[in-house]
Amino acid sequence: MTDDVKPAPARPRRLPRDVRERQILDAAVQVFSRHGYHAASMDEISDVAGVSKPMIYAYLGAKEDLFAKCVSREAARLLEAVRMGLHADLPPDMQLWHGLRGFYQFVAAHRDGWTVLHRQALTVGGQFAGEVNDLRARAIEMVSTLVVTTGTKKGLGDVAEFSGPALAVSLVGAAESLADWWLDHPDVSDSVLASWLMNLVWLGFNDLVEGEVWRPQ
Amino acid sequence: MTDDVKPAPARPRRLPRDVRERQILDAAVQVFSRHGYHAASMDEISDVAGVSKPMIYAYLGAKEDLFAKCVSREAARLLEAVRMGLHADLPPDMQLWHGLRGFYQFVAAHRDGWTVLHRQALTVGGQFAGEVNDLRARAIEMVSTLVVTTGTKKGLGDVAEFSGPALAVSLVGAAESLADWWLDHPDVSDSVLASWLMNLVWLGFNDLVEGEVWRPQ
Amino acid sequence: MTDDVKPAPARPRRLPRDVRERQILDAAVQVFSRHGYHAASMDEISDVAGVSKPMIYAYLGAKEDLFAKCVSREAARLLEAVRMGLHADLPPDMQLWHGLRGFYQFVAAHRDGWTVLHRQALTVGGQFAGEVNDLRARAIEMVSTLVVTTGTKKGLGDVAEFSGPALAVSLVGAAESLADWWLDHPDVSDSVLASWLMNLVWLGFNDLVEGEVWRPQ
Amino acid sequence: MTDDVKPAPARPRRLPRDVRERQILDAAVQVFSRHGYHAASMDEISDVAGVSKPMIYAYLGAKEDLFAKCVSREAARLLEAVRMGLHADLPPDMQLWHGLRGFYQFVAAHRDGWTVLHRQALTVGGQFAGEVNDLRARAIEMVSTLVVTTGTKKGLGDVAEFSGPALAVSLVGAAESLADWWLDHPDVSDSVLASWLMNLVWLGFNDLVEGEVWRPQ
DNA sequence: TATGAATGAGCATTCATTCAT
DNA sequence: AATGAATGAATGCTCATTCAT
Repeated sequence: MTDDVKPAPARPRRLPRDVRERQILDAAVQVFSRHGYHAASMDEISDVAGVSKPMIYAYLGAKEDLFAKCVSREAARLLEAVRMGLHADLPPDMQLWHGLRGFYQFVAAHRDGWTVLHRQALTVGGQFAGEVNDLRARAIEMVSTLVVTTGTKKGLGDVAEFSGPALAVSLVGAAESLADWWLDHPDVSDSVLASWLMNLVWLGFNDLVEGEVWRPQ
Repeated sequence: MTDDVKPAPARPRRLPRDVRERQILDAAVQVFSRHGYHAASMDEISDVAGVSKPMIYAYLGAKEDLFAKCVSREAARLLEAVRMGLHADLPPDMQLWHGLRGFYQFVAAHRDGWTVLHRQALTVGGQFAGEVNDLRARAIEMVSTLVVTTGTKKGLGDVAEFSGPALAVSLVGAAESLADWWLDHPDVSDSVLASWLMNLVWLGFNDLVEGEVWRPQ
Repeated sequence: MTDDVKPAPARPRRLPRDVRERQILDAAVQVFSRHGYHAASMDEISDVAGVSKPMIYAYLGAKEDLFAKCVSREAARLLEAVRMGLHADLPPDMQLWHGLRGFYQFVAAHRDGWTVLHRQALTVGGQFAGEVNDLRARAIEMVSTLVVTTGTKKGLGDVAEFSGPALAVSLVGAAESLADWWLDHPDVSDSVLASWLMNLVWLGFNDLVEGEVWRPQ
Repeated sequence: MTDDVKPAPARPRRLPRDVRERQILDAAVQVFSRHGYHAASMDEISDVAGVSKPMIYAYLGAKEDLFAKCVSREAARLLEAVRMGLHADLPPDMQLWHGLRGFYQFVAAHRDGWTVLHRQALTVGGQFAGEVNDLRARAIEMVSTLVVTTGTKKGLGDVAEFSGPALAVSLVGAAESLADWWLDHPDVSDSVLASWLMNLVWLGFNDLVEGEVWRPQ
């Protein structure tokens, strides 16, 4: 019985569960990122994942669950990336600067994940927007805390011309917007991006014109 | 007992074409805003518009065309609102301030339109994102021009710590972000919003802490 | 009151009924011929006719009626064209020959009508096929009569090798087939076509090979 | 009381793909034959096939593809049936006779297929008519070759009174017409039909009247 | 563990037909 | 005599989801 021809095990079958789950999640993030929640089809996801549809249902549940899990995973990654830059023993501006760098590093490393969080999750009603909005709210609050403590220490109030929370919202929006812009201008480093934002927020246009500049550390 | 019950002409049938078109567009913007392009159904749009589906197809074409027309109309409105604030004979900061007020007035008057432009149009591949991105690009360029001319007049270059276009991108992002925040905090006037942004951008956090403030005029 | 500018009466409105009916029928034949009964749309017919849809319904009834009237008109025309060639006082072969010429003259003059009769009417179930089949049956019977009387006069029976009706059916089919072929080879005259068929039927391939030929008169 | 009622496996579910495909094609040919391409509905086809609509789309594609596949299958069958009768080593008349018999055997065995090819495929614009016309053209050319070679061997030219190709066209038309007639007169055998045509074409009406007859072999 | 086979339900789109003017 | 305005009813097609193996 010499016939030991094997059917080419190129793509190994019978993988352990967590490996399969990661494959599927990766594929799902990719497809959701490209088409959005509604236009993405389970068929395409299963194709990209190299797995049959029933497996997706068995491991990760229905489409909604799958999307939720994508959002959660990417949100956790983003949060982790930002957290790594925040050391409580640094001065507020340095915390902000490192946080921004962490954020841009996440965006660079997980474009699809970023798209899912920033573009797709918000357009689907209900819980998904909820999760992302929570994330956003946390980011805003972190910034707000940094900013407001600094401000109040020096006597800054919440007057018509200024609002701490509004500043935080603006900063987060500016950071996001710059992240999108970055996707089309990849030859800028994440620390340069963070510097621009710091200068904008900390010094403002006027001081920049005057020649003042903020620099890390 | 003259029973003067009239056949209730409540909703007049047989309206002229342009009136119907407006009705349909209004309904479409509303529905697209709520559910996004893919999840929106022509059935719901026709219900909301109080018109049968064939009319939609007869007057405004297929779903894609309909969405495109929504986007175009709202984009035109937004552009108009911003333009009304820009008078070439004003100093740059005042132009910016009035432009921002126009923007927030549009957002307040057309929440659904704003959602369609900001959230929904960008998630659908192709031409729609294209149109909105063009709009955004124009806004960014307008801001960029204002900012850069001011800057260069005073000798500001494009250095590592600062970039004119990036500043514009950030400002637009901040303005958008603040617009979203505003939807949940409607008790702030559009001029206050604009003032906050002006102070952030023109003076920066540092100057604000020092007690300096930008005020219109 | 000098303002006698008139709105250019290019296409005269307010035409008498029978003129409108002809316009509509002509358009209908054309459209049915191009697309077939089911794929033809009342919209296109009304466009081609230069008349609004309600007029079609008012003058000629629903789509089915309209198609029926097209079929009837063209069938009558065809019948008339063939009849003009049949003079009872001519010998059978000459009757056949003139009938064939009439048939081809109709086809040449009314391509669309011929298509409707030959191609479209037969694919729609029910009455339409009925009318055309009647027409066909009449043609076949006419031919059959010619042929059979000639045959029986000379003692020809209905044997296994031959059947009068079947011959007629074949001849009609051959004539139709040649009509279709003619549409792509328009540089042949109708009398040549008729001659070919006469030679085929009357003499047969074998005699032709032997050099015998049938000629009119 | 052993109650051996079984769950009735009457119609087995879960069939392999190729079996289902055949079922669907059979149903489609039947339905297209009855109503024509446009009037046939995918719903009815799926009903007749005993299969849900999505299976049709999954296995055979959209309506157009489905129709194309029906046409192709039946065309291939017809071609095969005719080819089986043509042996290059037979004399021309015998080849023709056997080819005709093959043709009529196909018509008898696949009435619906024949209708689809002869009636329905030609009324739908585009590729379908194309395929059937190709088939027809091949048949005509085959006949033409048989006839013309015989003719030229004996000195027959292409004169006004006769044309080889036109004869072929006529013969094919006659054969088709006779096939239709046969559907209403099923008590005639295919060899009798073929004989009639042979006598018509080979000998012609005149010789038949004179008592001459063509017989196979 | 893994999948081919199968479907209910929904959606975009079109069409014949009529009403009000 | 003539039409713009309007719709009920279908039809082609797709998708998320499950079953049987």
